[in-house]
Amino acid sequence: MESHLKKREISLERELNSAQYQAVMHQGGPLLVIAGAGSGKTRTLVYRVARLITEGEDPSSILLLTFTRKAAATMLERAASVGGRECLKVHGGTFHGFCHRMLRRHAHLIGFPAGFTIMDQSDSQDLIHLLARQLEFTGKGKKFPSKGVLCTMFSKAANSGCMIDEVVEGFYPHMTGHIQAISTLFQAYRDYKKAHGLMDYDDLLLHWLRILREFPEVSQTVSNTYRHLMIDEYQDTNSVQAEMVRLMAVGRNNVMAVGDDSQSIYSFRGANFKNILDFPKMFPGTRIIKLEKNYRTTQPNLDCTNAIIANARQKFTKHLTAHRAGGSKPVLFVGMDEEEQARFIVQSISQFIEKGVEPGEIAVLFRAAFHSFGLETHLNRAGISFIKRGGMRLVDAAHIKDLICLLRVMINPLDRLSLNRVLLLIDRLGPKSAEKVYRAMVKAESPLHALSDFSGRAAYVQEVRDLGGLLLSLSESSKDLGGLMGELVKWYRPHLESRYFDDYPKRLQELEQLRAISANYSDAIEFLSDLALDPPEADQAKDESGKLILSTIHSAKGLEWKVVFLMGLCEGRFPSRFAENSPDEIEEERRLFYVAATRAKDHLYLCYPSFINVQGAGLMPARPSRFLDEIPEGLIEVKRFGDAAMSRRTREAADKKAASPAALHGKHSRRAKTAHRMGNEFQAGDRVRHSIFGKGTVVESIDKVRVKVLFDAAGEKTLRLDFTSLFIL
DNA sequence: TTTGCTTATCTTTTT
DNA sequence: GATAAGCAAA
Repeated sequence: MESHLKKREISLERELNSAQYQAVMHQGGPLLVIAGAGSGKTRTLVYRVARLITEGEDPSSILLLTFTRKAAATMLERAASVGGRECLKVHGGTFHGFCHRMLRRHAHLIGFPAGFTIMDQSDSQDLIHLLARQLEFTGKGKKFPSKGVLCTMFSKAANSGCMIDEVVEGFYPHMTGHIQAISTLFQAYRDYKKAHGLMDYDDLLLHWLRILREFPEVSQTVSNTYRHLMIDEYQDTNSVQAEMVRLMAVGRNNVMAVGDDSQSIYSFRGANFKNILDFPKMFPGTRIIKLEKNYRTTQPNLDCTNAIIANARQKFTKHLTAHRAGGSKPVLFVGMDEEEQARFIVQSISQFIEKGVEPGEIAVLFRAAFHSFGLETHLNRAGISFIKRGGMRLVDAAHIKDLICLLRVMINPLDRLSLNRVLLLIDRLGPKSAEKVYRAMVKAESPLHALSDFSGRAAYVQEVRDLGGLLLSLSESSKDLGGLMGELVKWYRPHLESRYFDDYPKRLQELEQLRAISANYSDAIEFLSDLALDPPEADQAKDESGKLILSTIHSAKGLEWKVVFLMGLCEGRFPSRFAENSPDEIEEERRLFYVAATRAKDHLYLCYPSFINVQGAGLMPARPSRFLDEIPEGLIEVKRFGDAAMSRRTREAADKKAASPAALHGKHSRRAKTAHRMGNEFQAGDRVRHSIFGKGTVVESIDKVRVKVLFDAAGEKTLRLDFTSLFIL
């Protein structure tokens, strides 16, 4: 170990450029490293850690923090690979994870039990929903914001330190009429959490901040324990995190922050890249170092990504130059539709693999998780296995939540939300009866006994008693967590089978997976916390290494691959149509595009489908993303499948259709639905008309939803009647 | 009081 | 096409 680090020390100067070297050798005090994409940000951070350890610093006095789980894992991994085993003793991870660990120890200071429960976002939403209902804010005719919107509002208020009415006025001006009700609900939500020992994601940060503020001895201890504080992806922090950093560095100001304002993509949850600007103000005497050399990619790719970010309205000026020579231009693939886009990507991936590129060195990135659904089926068909990151989490699935709520009720029978969910599983037991059961439990000395002795004449009573009996016996048994979960699954199974009769075997398998994970824990509360903070991936059982990666751009932050495909680069998808009305959000989408494009080391493919399937409206023409238009001609090479004439024609159709969007909504989708309800009544030889492809003749009716049609102008296409409309002439 | 049927609304990114 | 809310029937 000793020699490993010694060797490192000698070669530091050779392995790093002068800016990186200065940062690594920085002797303490506040340091801000502003760095472009691929400039070796994390590398610099990690080498500094290694250097400190070489010089005899205790690894456990170093705290490394960042925002996302993936970035945190990569950061710690790389630290270990550079600095050797000693670096594994470095403390760190996500801000949320760190706050959780601190709070477990100190929550009692602010009146929380050490075994407080962490709520994930859907828990928060459920609670808000329940309270809104109780306060009768929801109801017919009242255009009250949905629970999701409320949750975002509350989070924004918590993160920014603003009053809730300021948030509503500033971001949801159309809801100002409800401002009174929203404030009342916000207060009710906070009171409920306080009364029941619950913390949502924002509370983890806020409560820890409060402790740091109100108990100077705690912040003193923390700053004595962690003498070196380093934060990666500083542009993703919000004002709460910035303040937390300040308080944890108290007296020593030994903070290193690394970030890139051009890669700020989390402002939707309160992150503010101006934090970087304010860092020198917060820590007077900050030394600022810029890293402007790009090591990741080649000059042609860099020319393209520089052009993308050049249009950003606000940014620190950085002039990134490539360290690597050679390379080819990024390729723009213009596909007919998403099907063709998928075929192109699968084909290209196969070619790269044949040429000897490891599948794990290839990634496909997209704006939103559902954009890749089509590609996933194509990959499965081609026999290419992949790992998908981002999007729907396993713990969000209904059956998993059912089981989690069962466990929660066992630990805390008066957990009203979980109890409610569990009771509603029982046949002929609705909200009213659930309320009755809950009231009986609250009144009783022992809630679980009240449950197992519940009396009444209704049909559901016996099942309620059975559940109570089971929970009672389990809470007294000496079974380990895995065993307990097994028993819970046994109780849940009949409900699972009747509710999800079509796919319960798959769900049962996932429940077993969850049970297996739980078996690694001795403490149910720890297990539940981890599920909220570090949920297992849906296909965790599979071997992760060496596989093709499909990922949302957000989850790809900080990572790099030899070959990167960006798909769905059309208006409405990317930029997302939700961002269309806000210049600030368009700016964020642009930065997101920049982050995506800068993940490529060697080959970058930009894919644009001329037609996309839009839910409810069927196949729709799509214009290329405005970000593609912004890239100067000559910086990218354009490629098409099939004949160019066809593509041009569909392009024209797309432009024409896009000019009159009103015509696309309404009628067509209604007719499509009618066709779907009637089933597939098309027969070979039928003359039909399609809103986009024009007139054609039915070749074959494949099954209930698919028809193969030979269009006079557009050629043969297979259409899904549930996605598109087709009229018989 | 529960359940089944109809209608209206919305569809992102992460901790 | 999913989901939540509203309404009427069991």
